[in-house]
Amino acid sequence: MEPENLDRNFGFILNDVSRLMRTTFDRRAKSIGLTRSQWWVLVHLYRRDGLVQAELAEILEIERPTLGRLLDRLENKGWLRRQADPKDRRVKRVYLTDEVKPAMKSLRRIAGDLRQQVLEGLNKDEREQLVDTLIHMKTNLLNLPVDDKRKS
Amino acid sequence: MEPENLDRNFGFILNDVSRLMRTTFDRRAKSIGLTRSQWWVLVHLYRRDGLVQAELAEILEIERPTLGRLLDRLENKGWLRRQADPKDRRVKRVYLTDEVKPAMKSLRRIAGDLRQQVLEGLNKDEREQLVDTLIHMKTNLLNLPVDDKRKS
DNA sequence: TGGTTATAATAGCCTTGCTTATTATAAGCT
DNA sequence: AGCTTATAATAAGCAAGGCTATTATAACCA
Repeated sequence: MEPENLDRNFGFILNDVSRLMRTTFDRRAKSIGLTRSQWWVLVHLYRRDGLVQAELAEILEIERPTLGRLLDRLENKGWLRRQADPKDRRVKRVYLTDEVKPAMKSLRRIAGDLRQQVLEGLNKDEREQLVDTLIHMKTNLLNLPVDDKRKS
Repeated sequence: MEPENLDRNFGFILNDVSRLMRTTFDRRAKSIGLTRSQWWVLVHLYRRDGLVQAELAEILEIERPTLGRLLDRLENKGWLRRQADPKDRRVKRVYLTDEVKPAMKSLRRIAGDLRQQVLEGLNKDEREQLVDTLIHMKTNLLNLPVDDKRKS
């Protein structure tokens, strides 16, 4: 049994960094009236408008009910609208409204600034290595035996 | 303006890894009746029983109300009890019950297995580098100008 | 001593996750 | 055609974050 190095427990440090990034972003974007998760939805729709909810959830890698509520809030605030698909009446397609474009610019700025500040002091190699390692870890997680993931 | 490299956006990959680790852990620990966050509370109390809630929240780096509710659930399930401090009647100290020790063993096993699976394929250098980089990022985040953090 | 300020815990509200279950509709098969 | 199976969206419930406000009690100071 290893000596349980609490201070270098990568799982929790990772969790801390993730949480701090989210909360910092959300605080900075608060005046615009969007959270980071909501912004991330808009980013994807911005590239590909009119997606079906299920496709969008798949792309975002979140569960459909989670996306559903995100869209509820975004729709309430007027950032998008849901429109029934005439060909398949189970489906709703999601379209951005015109308010989105100007807001995107500010949000991209916020995201860029934060990225820069978080990575401050890390050189190019270290940044590349970080992303490579994270992707490696994510792949490991997604390839865990089925029992552990309940999807697929 | 950079080309917004969605696929290598470290912020969201980090978020994904963090989320996957949490959900995988929680799924594996479900039969014991504890979540990862709850386990993390117990880990710290295990090393230092009888902490005051505010101290514990500080150590865990979560807000006091967040900890409060975590403790509610843990107390309801019998993993700990809160006891008033006779010297300072504002304070409640938190003590683990006897059920905790046996459960800790299983949970440490779950944590160890997961750690091993997530880091599979990364050599010692890469692992060290990962932790160093994460600590660096966390430090950057904690040192952001006061406006961004609202604490301290 | 008495009034102000600080601190501990908690209630209440919001967001975002996951799960499970339900409803409506399509698709596929016999 | 009719039955079964699959899929899209959503409701409902739980957990864990944050933030703000409230209450009780200490601590401080004049």
